[in-house]
Amino acid sequence: MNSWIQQLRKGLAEFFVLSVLEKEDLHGYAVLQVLSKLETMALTESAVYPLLARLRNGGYIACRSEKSASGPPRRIYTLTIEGKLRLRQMREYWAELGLDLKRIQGKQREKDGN
Amino acid sequence: MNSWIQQLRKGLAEFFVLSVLEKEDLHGYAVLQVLSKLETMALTESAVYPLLARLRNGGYIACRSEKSASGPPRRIYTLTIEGKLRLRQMREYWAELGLDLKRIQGKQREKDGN
DNA sequence: ATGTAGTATATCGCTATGTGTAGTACCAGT
DNA sequence: ACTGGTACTACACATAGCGATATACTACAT
Repeated sequence: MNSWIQQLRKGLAEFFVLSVLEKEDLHGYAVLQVLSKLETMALTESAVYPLLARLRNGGYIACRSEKSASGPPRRIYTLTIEGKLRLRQMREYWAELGLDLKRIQGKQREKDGN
Repeated sequence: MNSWIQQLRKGLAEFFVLSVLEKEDLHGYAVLQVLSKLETMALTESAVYPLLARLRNGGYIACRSEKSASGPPRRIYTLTIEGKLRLRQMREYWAELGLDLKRIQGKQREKDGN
């Protein structure tokens, strides 16, 4: 089960991070804390930071540096136009996925032949 | 986007295959055909067959051989008790995932800064 | 000044898994 | 014999989460 969840997070992590950043501009450590409060998507640093770097390289988020009073400087990330588009596409895919899942679950083993 | 979908399938594939097998006992090739009709989860042979082997090694599905009139003998797979349990756990996790997703999307950026 | 703790980011090796490609084998129709 | 559909297997490759580790800045206690 644990391994399944780990595999499921591949890809889902991106969806969640973009969703979090849509709501609010945040730095990596803050994203980490938001996600760690969720039962289902408690990612670790070694997932979040590389993911943010990938999203940035892909042009889906932009970042600015900001000094912190409580530690080293932060990198605040914001969704770009492309990031918003991507997030919209992800939501569409997600909705389709739910439909397809219901589609194959829908015709449950009935008492008819087939 | 395509790469994202590929990553998303890691883990999701298992969920879909178990769901298909819950509905009906099927052989690998038939599972492949069912999934290939879905927009979102059109897996290839090189994903489905190893996945079935893994699920079988894990004790989540059992298989029996059956002669086919249209080709080589088939391996018909059935969900075991453990498989059904796992599927139930997956559904719970899936539901939780949906809630968590709504949770972080819920407090959307209000109509302030925009 | 040294140590500890929390904040903040980055990197390495490991592992699991979907994909592309190719191969094997069985059957039917031409 | 050839072609095409059925049914399954195997291998190299790329992706990405995870544990462990490293670095560095700040604050506070010893």
